[in-house]
Amino acid sequence: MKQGLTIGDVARRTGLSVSAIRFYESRGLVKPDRRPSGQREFARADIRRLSFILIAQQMGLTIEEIGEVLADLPDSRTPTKADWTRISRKFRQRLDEHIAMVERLRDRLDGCIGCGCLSLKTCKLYNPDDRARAAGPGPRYVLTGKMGVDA
Amino acid sequence: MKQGLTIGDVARRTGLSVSAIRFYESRGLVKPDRRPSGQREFARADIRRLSFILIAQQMGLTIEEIGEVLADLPDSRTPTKADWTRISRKFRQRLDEHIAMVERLRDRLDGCIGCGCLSLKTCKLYNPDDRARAAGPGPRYVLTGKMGVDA
DNA sequence: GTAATTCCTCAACTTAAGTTGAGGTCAAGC
DNA sequence: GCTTGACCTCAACTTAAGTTGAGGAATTAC
Repeated sequence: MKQGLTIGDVARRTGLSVSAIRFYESRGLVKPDRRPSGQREFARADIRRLSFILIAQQMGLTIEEIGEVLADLPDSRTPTKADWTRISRKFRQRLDEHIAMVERLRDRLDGCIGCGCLSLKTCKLYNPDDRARAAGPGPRYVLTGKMGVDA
Repeated sequence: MKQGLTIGDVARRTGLSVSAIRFYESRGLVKPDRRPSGQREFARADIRRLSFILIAQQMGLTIEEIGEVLADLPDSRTPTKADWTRISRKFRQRLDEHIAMVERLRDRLDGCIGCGCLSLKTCKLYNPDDRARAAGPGPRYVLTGKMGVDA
């Protein structure tokens, strides 16, 4: 029979919402076939592709970046062990850099706890080399991860 | 003379844009006086308040959370050394939690490098207890900090 | 054979943290 | 005395990663 999966099947198997899968298609991350009626028909390998998206998102990649990584796997083929290793190393590096950045921040904070200075000229916290400061509109990302302050 | 600062003065001294300062006012983070003409008149202490916002943002707090923290400093008074210490400890804790989360992620990734499994049932990366999965629209935050993949 | 699902497209909405611009007033310099 | 430049308000736009809903077709279930 090998009849390919409907978008609902894939949603159920990946835990993604149907609308998210359609959105990923619109961004070129998956390219399902179409039945004559127009309904999407996914291959088994697409489940992995979509699961990969979930993992990559945890690593902090944007959809666009994930698209580039997936495009890097020569055309739409399922990732092999070697591909995965290569990509994992890149992820590892990202995570390491991110951890290093946050640790620098923490160290600066430690050097400051209780000093009460808040002096614009001297406080290290005002001169962050890691500041996101991406100009322009839209939300700013620095740390994030919603940990709750219970102020 | 003690004539209070204009919004332009404050912008120059903090490095913030004028529009950002107005935005913070709209969110209740600063409450400048007004001259009869309607122009804002900031106090010297507002520079610290605004600089504090910059620091808190680096720690990953949202504007709303920063508002809560600032409100916690009994009414609009300039933070004392003790306040700053208390807040610093909270920040410290956030950073530690965040680092721990990212390290857990890295460890899971390390346990996986090169395994090529991508098997939905067994791969630890599919079962992340730290997943943001905040349902609803709007951007998702997990790691972020724009480190560049140069895919 | 019809009712209930599931699927389709496309447009509009959501959040966050601001920016940009229109249309108008105020202050400073010379 | 008037022309810049700084300031005011308010509405609309921006990005990211989707969600929600309208309006309509196809499948499945009974």
